Amino acid sequence: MTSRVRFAPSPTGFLHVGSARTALFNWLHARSVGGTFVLRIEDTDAERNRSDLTDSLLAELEWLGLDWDEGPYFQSERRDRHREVVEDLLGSGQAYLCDAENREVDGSTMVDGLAVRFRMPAGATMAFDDIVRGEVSFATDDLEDFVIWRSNGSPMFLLANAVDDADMGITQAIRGEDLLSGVPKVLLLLDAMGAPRPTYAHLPLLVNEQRKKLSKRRDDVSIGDYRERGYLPEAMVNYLALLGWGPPDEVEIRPLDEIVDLFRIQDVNKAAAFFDLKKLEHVNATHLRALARDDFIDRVAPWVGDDAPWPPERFDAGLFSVMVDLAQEKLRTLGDVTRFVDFLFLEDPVDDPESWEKAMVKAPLATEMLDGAAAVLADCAWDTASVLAAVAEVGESLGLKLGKAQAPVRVAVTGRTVGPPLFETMAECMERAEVLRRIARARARL
RNA sequence: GCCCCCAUCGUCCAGCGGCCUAGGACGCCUGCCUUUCACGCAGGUAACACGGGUUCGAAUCCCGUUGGGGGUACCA
Repeated sequence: MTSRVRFAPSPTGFLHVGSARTALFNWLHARSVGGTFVLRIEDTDAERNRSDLTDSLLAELEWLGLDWDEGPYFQSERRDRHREVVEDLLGSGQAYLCDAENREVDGSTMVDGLAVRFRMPAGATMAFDDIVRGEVSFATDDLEDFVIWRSNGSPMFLLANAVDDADMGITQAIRGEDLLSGVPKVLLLLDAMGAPRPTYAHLPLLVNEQRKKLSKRRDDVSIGDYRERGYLPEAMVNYLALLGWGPPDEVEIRPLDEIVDLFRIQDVNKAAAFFDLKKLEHVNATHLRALARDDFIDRVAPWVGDDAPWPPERFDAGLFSVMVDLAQEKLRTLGDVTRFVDFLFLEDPVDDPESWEKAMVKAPLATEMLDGAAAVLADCAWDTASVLAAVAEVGESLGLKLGKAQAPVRVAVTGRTVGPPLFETMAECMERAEVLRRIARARARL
């Protein structure tokens, strides 16, 4: 039998990294076994049934490259079918009507204003074989009757979920561990409907440093936010694949198609995984460096465009292209590009307080260094070698090695201790007068 | 409270009874390179939660303890 999996998010207006990981694992499984990846939007809730909430969800999935074969189906459009199943359950006595105080009300047909509750059988054990967790079982005696149809005339999640999985022929339900305890109820529903059970695979949760499930209140969980900060989709998806799974050859950073070849759902492990931003940055930086030069230029374009922190008219594509290779080598995210080159396009460099403290306040001889540099740079030849020699000479006369000597000049000119090679940048990208002006400006602040 | 799940370096992953004096990656530290940072290279730091079994032999199997997490809605 060919495998059919689904990603069934509830639309909240954005794609959560935990959801993205679930979508990815479903997609990986489908692609690796040649199955079908179905997308279904679980919007039984009236508040969630809004197209603007699903649009961004779909856009982020596309950005990640997780294409679906069927759907999106909308649960809200299947209400009649859900109602039909509830009617059947009510008719067969497996469910009953109940009022707002949870009191059972006689009747075997649905009544407006009354909810429908599923009758929990006594003394039964609901057991199933989870692909990642193995045998899991629940005693029905620990469970209570549960609402499957709201008094406002809408189906509850568990009911809609069970009916849709059955109707859509889902063979594997791959999802987060937070849904594990809902399984016995879904199984009961499926059994009552006479529908086959899918096999389940409950993925370990993604947690924060407190080892709590990632939450949108506390944690940075929006895929869109990562996209906006300049993470590449291939890096995002690569990193996510590493949470709960690892390639057999221990090569962690690699293209998605290789992961598809290596991925096996039964290899997923059970323990919760910490979403480690440091590692994500490393994965991203590695993918960034691997990009072809032109591709890199295309990808950073949005960050140096209209939203950049400098006046658009001051941007100089020619100057920027001189910096491109250096930037690609050093950036961890695309968004870091502005900090790397902003001094070229801003009237005055941003004055990074930490850099100022380190290179100007705490460093000895900073004023002497600036004065000396101002003097020699005023009339040396304006090329890299000459500029370097000039600054080095001033440093030597003060007993400073080049590394120390260039620091105050770097901060005066670029605003930061970190940046591109200084002398090349000054000689090739900046006017002598501007360099001198910035040194004087810094000197005045000391 | 009750139910369920989980437990190898700080973190992620490998290990599925002997190859383990436990491997890789991120992080951190040291050195080299060096015009800062980064990259690269060479090293280093650091873990099988605890207690019982089973077995000739356990990180690997079983039980318990402890710790952590999830669930427990007319949310999904």
